[in-house]
Parts: sequence; C-alpha cells; structure tokens
Amino acid sequence: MSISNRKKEIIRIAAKLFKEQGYRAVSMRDLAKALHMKASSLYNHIQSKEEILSHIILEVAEEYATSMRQIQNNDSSCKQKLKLLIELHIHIANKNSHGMAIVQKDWIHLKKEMEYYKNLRSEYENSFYEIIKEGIRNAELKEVNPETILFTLLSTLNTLYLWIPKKTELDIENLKKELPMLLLLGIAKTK
Amino acid sequence: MSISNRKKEIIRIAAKLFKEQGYRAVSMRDLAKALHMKASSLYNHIQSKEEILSHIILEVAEEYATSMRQIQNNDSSCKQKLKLLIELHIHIANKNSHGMAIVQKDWIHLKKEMEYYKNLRSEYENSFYEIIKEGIRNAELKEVNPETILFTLLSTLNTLYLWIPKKTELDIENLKKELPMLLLLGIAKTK
DNA sequence: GTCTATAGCCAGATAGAC
DNA sequence: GTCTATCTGGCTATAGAC
Repeated sequence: MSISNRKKEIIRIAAKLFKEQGYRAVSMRDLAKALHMKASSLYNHIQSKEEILSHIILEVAEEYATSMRQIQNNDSSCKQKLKLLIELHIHIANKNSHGMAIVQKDWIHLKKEMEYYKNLRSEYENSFYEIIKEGIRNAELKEVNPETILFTLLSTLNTLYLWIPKKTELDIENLKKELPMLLLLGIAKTK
Repeated sequence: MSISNRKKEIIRIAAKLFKEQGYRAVSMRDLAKALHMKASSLYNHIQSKEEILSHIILEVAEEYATSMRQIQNNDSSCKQKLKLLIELHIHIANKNSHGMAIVQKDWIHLKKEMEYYKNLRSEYENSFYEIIKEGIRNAELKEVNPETILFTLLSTLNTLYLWIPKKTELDIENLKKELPMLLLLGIAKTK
C-alpha cells in the first residue's frame, strides 16, 4: 500500500513545523493553514495527528536500525565501524534533519508506537555499546568506562540536526573527515 | 523580594513534571494535583504558567553566564579554561538536572523572557567560541574548524542532563576526571 | 477531496465565598 | 490561602453538504 503524494506533502510540511515549534505546539489548524487547506480536510489523508508523528519518527528509527545491522555484519575493526556510524549520522542529519530533530524532541508523545520505537532505540544503543566494549577489549579504545564513551559519542551524533542545516555541501564533506578525527583523537594538539 | 517556600515548592515540582512530560504536556491541573491542591490555588503564588517556566530557565541560564564571566577573567591556559567549563556543566547537571533539561527542551516556549534568554545564551556560546579560537591560535588545540570543536563540546555538555541522573556520587567524581580527558584527547588508544 | 459546522473535551486564568 | 464555579478560547476529530 503506497502513500499518496498528498499524504507525503502533509508529512513533509508537518515535519518542518514540528521541528520549529514542537509537536504539541503545532495544531492541526496550523498544519492545514501551511498547506492552504482546512483542518478537517487533512483527515481525508491521515487518520490522526499521532499517525503523522509516528510516521516521521519510525522512518528515521528504522533507517538507523537497518544500517546498524549492516555495519555489525561488516567484519572490520572497531574504529572502522565507529567511523561508519559517524558517517551514518551525518548522512541522516543532512538528508532529514527535521526527522532527526523530531525523534529527539517528540518521541515522548508517541502512544501506539511508543514501545516499538523504544525497542528500536534500545537495540541500536546496545549494538553501539557492544562495538565500544569490543574496541576496549582489543585495545583500540582507551580503558575508560564504556558508558562514558557511548555517551560522548551519542550526545554529539544525536544533536547533529541542530547544527548541520547551517552547513553547505562542501562543509558536510569536511565534517565527514573532521568529526571522526575529533571524536577519536580529541581536540587537543599533540606535539 | 524573596520567594516564599510554597512558591519554591511549586517550581520544584513543576520542574520535575516538565522534565518528564514536557512543558506543554503538563497542565496547571496536573501540577496542582501533584501538590495536592486545586489549579486555581496555584495563582495565589504564581502569576502564570509561563512565569514558572521563565523562573526555571533563567536560573540556569544566569548561573552559566555568571560562571563564564569568572572563568574568562581567570588568566589560565585555554585547556585549563575548557576543563573548568566541563566541570561547570557537570556541576550544574548534577545539582539541577531538571532545570538543565527544561532549558534545552522548552526554551522555545518562553514569551516575555525569550529575548533575554537568547541573549544570555549567545553571550555564553560566543565566550566559549573565543576560548576555542584562542586555543587554536596559541597551538593548544588542533587546527580544525573552531565551530566543529564548539559543536562537539557543547553537544556533549548540553545533554549531560540525560545521563547524569543515573550516576552515583562516586561516578560523578570519576566523570570529572574522564570527561575532560576524553573530550580533549579522544577515545582512541594511542600507542 | 474540500468545505462549513460542530461535538466533546481540556486548556489557562479569574471571581468571589469561606 | 484554598476552595467551587465558571469564563473564554483552543484542541482533535467527525458529520454531512457539495
């Protein structure tokens, strides 16, 4: 069952508004106005406001889950896997920064799909954690608390959406070089 | 003009609920119920729901601004200043993780104090940026885009509130040692 | 597929008794 | 300082004409 163009357009505009103002602050009337229609007409295309939110969030969450499974099956080093994960986050933040923002800020307002989303997210974070622990075990990473490493990486990667929209295409290529280097080797100059 | 104990208690409970559910999702009736009173009674202590939000956010924002001015007047090295800033964020996230969460998630819902808040935040981020640029100039930091460094540091520090509540006191002391090291020198083991 | 009209509910805030 | 009652207006969603 494919999604009509009109429905796609509604979701696209909704994502923009939700990112700017927050899910709860955007009414169906606001959304309809941005699409030059009336709120009641929206319901010919979508079932509920929550359906829009679920669609936006699950699209992003499923892409992360799928990509993570591919990266895990890749038998490269821990550092190489981390580099791929950093690139994945930059890629998604660049392609769909609205979606990424909404995942971070409004997942709490999911109802029907809340459990499914939380499972996808746990699965992703657990896989990330395993990669880090393996890196410590085989001496690719420093012997510090693996949770602290997980946190510093995920907090940076999960907030890329705040920062990437300001960047041009050229900057993105530069970021793909600089960010793995900074996160792995730090910001301090070593003589 | 000092704040009554009852008002402090209202703000304290509000901060807890706002963090858990988001500012817009918590009604005055919800807040009143958590305080075992009726919504109308709240208005003997506060002027509006927005006043509670402003109070929570500005308390945190002003503490950052004040501390930043002290750190800037300190004539130590760039790395030493960054270490103090990292400790400042850990300190505030530990003391007031609700406030920090609300600053990040709900500043967008400020009305009267929005401009003041944005000024405090800009001032803080600009000072942070100047410290980084100085560090690059005098070869303490790597010669990469200073905005990228600012972003990696701030994104980690600004999301400490998500992570610190799970930590015990002992872990906090460990974090004050490990986090500056990880951010400055990276996570990779150097042989 | 879009509209007008509206149901049913909940929000922030106020008036006034006690 | 807390209460009950209520105002005013916003919300999501539906009914039914065109």
